[in-house]
Amino acid sequence: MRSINKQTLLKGLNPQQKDAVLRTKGPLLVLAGAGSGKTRVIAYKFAYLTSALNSHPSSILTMTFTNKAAEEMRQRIEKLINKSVKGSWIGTFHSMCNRILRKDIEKLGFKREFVIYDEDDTCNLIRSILKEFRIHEAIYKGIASKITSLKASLIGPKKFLSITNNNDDHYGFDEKFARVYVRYQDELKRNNALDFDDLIMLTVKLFEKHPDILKKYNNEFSYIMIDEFQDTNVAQYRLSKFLAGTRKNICVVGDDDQSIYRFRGANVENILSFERDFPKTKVVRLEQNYRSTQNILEAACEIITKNSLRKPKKLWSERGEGEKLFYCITNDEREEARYIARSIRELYLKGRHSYGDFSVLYRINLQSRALEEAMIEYSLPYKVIGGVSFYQRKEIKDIVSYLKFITNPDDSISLKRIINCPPRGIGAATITRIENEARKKNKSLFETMKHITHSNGTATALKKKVGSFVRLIEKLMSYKTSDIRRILLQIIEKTEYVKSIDEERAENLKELVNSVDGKDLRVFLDTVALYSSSDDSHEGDSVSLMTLHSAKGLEFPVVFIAGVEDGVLPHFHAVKSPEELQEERRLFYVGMTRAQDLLILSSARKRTLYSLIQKQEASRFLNEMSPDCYLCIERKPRREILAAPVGGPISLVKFTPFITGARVKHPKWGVGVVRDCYGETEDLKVMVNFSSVGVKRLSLRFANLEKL
DNA sequence: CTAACGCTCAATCGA
DNA sequence: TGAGCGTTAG
Repeated sequence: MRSINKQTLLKGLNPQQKDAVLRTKGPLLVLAGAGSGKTRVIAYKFAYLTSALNSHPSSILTMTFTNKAAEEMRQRIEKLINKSVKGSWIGTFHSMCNRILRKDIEKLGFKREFVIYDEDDTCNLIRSILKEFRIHEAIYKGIASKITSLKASLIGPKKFLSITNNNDDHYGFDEKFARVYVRYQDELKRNNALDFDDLIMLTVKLFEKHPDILKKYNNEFSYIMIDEFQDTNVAQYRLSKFLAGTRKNICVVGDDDQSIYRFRGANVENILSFERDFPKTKVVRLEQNYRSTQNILEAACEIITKNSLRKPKKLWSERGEGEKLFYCITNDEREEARYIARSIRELYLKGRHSYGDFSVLYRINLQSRALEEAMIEYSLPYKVIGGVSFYQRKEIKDIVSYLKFITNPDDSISLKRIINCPPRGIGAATITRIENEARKKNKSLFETMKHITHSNGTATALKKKVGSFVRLIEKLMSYKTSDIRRILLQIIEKTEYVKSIDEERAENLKELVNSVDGKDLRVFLDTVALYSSSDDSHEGDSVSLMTLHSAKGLEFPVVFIAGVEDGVLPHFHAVKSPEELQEERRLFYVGMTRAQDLLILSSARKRTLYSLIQKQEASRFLNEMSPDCYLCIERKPRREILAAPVGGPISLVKFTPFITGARVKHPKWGVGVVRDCYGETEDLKVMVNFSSVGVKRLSLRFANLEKL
């Protein structure tokens, strides 16, 4: 095995990156612009700490936001130090907290077998509470998001009550909400369940109430690193401070311009107040961008500088000027999608790109539909990253709920999900009856059901149905210690679930069974719960379609941003508040800075949104860019192919009359295949491979080419 | 109780 | 556009 020495390790870094890597003692804030190699810094720092300073990998805590980022980080590190870092603390905030809580959560009154509720589960819980309280059920989403933001700010129900009680103005709704919040948290505990935000909040609580446990971790971690620090919320920041301990060997890396998770409680101010909270913080700025051409970078910077409240920075790139941006105005989303698909096909056929080099970014998920259709129409292999994930499918969630329930019989939300799925004659009325009974006796739903099967007072029909369900579950519970594949197969078999679904869904279940690799049920359930759809791999050579949010941290040679329109980007929900508008601008900035070589923006004059055909205006952000940043291509209404210059000459492949790969006929040389098509509109050149004479370059104006 | 039907309503971003 | 709901017949 090759051990790396300090010199070779540092060789691959620029002076600022080197600075950041070498500063191992005390707090460090790395302000890393887009594409400036921040992941690189973290990976190298990890390598430096372990190889040069002989720290043990498990003494370094590295936290990221997504599983994918964590996985990439791990791979980079392993490649650098040439050994496995399995079992070390590299992971997401949520998974690290889960790991901590699994050990000690009993001290907070939860059982160690707690399950993690996803958004679906929490919404179901909230709805059932609202129903019980006779509050209009439709507001459950608002309640959910309010609870999320409170927990993100470390305000649990108790604290919330004390705040609202001291505030005379807030009766009415707030008091009602407080009751719901209290009840919600109470129910979670009864169900032995945690929501996503609890994972963080309760870990903080654990450290607050049990300094001895914190101390244990403080001893364990001699260094902590946090990626995407601009996206931390108050709770995560507090957690970081706890973990930094007294040594304060904490390195946070982030870019305030890329903070795009405000709605999830992210607090850009964390990055701005870090220096205040950690005196003697060393600040390192990474301003050299290694990703994009100057043109792209300048355009992006022009836009982001319109934001106030940001740390000033000047990104620069040694890469050449590169192509200008393209901006294409189309008539509607279908035309836009086809324009994008055609551009991809033509660029691909030129041979310099693989499909994986392209990504199409958009603001809202529903834009993916038109884009997908165009991808199919043009036979382009594509992959939608994010969106409804595999684990959110009904059939998958149902079966996973059986698993969850087997491990944790207190989980009444999962129980309610599976109790009549597949249908076994236990409907809403019966469930309500059992629920009432359970509440009266202060027992769990399942215990109550067991009780019903043994008692005499109940109707025999009901007893029979409930009884056979209880026996089914008990049977399944007996497999608890087998490996998951076996448990899954048993669940599917014993419940006869497949009988109630169609072929496609049955296929998905097969896929679920096949995807299981580990043996441990707990690990499997945690993985599923903490899985996010943007963790999907980009494997295989295909065009990536995803939201701007999912694109963070990624890069592509060619990037399309679709729907650069007011109301879409910025989203109409955001235009009212200046803060949110700034966030939209950052989102646009994040998207633009994903591009390495080519950046193509597009908008539609009209777009069907929520089944309404809306007239759309170009995004206000476009006016913030100087017009010579980009070439504008306008598709005129009612014309087949039209290329009317608005901002300058046009040279994007798409608008050339001859598509690469097309068959053409020349009066003299006969039939040939177009290899390339380039140049300005007034003087387009084509490269054609004729079977008679080989490759010829022709000027379109003079060559009398006929399309075949 | 189930299943099928038609109606209403909501639809940003996501761990 | 579709998910979720109430209504209806079986």
